[in-house]
Amino acid sequence: MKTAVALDPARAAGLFHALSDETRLAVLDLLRGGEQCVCDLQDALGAAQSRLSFHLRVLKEAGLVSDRKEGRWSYYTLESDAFAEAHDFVRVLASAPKAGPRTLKVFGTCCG
Amino acid sequence: MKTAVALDPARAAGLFHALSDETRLAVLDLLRGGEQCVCDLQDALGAAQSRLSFHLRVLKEAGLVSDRKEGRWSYYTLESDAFAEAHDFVRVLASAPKAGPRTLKVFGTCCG
DNA sequence: TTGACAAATCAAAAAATGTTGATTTAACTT
DNA sequence: AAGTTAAATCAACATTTTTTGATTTGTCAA
Repeated sequence: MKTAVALDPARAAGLFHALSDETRLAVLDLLRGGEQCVCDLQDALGAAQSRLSFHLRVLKEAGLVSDRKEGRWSYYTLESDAFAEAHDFVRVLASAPKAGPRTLKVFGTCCG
Repeated sequence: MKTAVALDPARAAGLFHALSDETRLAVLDLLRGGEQCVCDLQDALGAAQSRLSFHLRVLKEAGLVSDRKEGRWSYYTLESDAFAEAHDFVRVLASAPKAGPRTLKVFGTCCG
């Protein structure tokens, strides 16, 4: 049985922010095929080195990827835990709130 | 059986962008309890009217919520389809790529 | 060693986002 | 009608992100 996800808004926003850029999504998509070095990603995306480096940093800080150094190369990999987390956040948002079968909600007079 | 999700990067980025702000997440969280008018959300969040309006627009343009007018009030509701979409995007990113049991990937000489 | 390369970091410029307060629109109330 | 209210829109500003090119750091090869 899955543990309920306490929605940490800052974490959720951070995770979604990392996912909210096309270049970063392209990187993640490439990494689905397995670990890649930065230079491979550069070739595949035709992105400037510092630009890619910037996006990799964002992804890494969000925990969506991790890196490994080997000689002069850096290899990046997907971190599936973070995706599970993102997955859960979405699921929670789309689900009815915790309390009971249906919290009685009165929509009578709006506002004051 | 679920249809495979063709990863439309622009759509995915747009969806995640809409989810990448704490105020918007708070709005969505409130809407989990069911339809709410803007003024209720304002009260609940202590956010300025124009600010809330801005965020509601972002959410609406991303398809995450829809609105309904009744008299002078606007009621907003979650649009579960968009959440399903977001859910799928995350799932796809976290999964191995389409081709075969394992696409042969040679990691020999990196770069040129 | 010197030179070349991979990748991170930095600073400046550019672009996109979010905030604020004021104005506008539309719908109700009196 | 005149006044009030809910909410959208707007313009100015502030803040955050992203891009670019240059520099730096570390590693390997000749």
